Amino acid sequence: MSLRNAVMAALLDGESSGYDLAKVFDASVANFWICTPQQLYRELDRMEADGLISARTVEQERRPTKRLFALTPEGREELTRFTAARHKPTAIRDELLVAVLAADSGDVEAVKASIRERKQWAEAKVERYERLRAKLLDGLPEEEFLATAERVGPYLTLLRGLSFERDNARWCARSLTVLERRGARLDAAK
Amino acid sequence: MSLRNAVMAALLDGESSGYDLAKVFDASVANFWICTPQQLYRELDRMEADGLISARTVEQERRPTKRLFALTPEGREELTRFTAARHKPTAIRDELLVAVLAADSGDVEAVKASIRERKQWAEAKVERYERLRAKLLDGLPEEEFLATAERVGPYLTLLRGLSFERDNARWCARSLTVLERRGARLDAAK
DNA sequence: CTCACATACTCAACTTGTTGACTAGGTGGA
DNA sequence: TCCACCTAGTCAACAAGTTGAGTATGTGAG
Repeated sequence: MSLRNAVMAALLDGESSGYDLAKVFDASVANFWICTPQQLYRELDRMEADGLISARTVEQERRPTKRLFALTPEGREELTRFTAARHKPTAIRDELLVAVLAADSGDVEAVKASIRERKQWAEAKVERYERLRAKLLDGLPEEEFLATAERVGPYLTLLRGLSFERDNARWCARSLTVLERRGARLDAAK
Repeated sequence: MSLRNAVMAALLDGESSGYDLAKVFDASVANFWICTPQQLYRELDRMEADGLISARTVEQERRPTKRLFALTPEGREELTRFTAARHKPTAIRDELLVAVLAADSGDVEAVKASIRERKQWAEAKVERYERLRAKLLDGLPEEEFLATAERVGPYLTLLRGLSFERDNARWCARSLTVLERRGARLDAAK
């Protein structure tokens, strides 16, 4: 049920098409939630059926017709109810960690390569999030932004995504060092 | 398909019953993967059908009969193949973050309460992981352990879980400060 | 003596998330 | 002119995760 709420949270900024939502998700909500366009469209249909959002069809010139979705009062209520609910903690659920767990009796070189790849990916994400952060702050010092902005939710969740990826990159670096040192030791023992 | 591989990684330490695996999962793999017993038993059945693990029934006195599962050579191969594969990055996927994203137009007090609760939970996890870490190290300095231990996978994944929860707690603290300061400002404006 | 908790599972229904393919027109560059 | 990419979706099949309930016995605390 969380995708629903993530979509509604995204619609707080105003009406949007499914296609645009997919991009917004990719660009901002993706810090902590990801979904495919297919999932999004399916969910949007259901949400409309449940009266949480309303859709209007907009014909465009030179572009396919699109449907714009907006939060209904019921949707807004539902979202508020959701914010008031208790939320279960989650785990990381990362395949790479499963691979590292099994690395000792698996293909260590391949695991190291995966970690290196992930490290680069995480660092790229960090840079992207930093740019997004600068854009959100719009030149203001953080404290001033936080005191005056209409919404701080997007900023706070961005911070979480940012520190998550920083942490990922750090852990990757540390794990690589450990695995490389062991590799050297094992080679020396041969 | 990752649950399969997480189970196989857990079976690297030797034969185990479904019930025990559930506990092992809860205690160590849970740093980065969680699953319910039902999911586990279902997966074990499938894995046995696929020849990745073998089961033997053990009758016990004063206790229900149990089935012990062990990795087969095919399972070991499959696990090695998995470690050699590429792994997609994941996002956090945390309901609490969805709630924070929507907090500005939701029930801010309730969200703050949720963050406080989560902070405590994360801190408790950190303590638990620290204890687990001390147990794994068994009195050795980290570098010595890493150089001599048979497996470092469990230690490295534990580190990831540990820093994830530390990060969670830090973020919770920061978010609370921000939301409380805003609350004060908005009250003053009334 | 009862009640909670531990062991050791099983079944079923349901919701979410993933994967791959498909439609159909418009835009921009070599 | 062709090819790639952008807009704006849709459909179907399947895999994975969640929820709730049920079975049956044994142990230890109050």
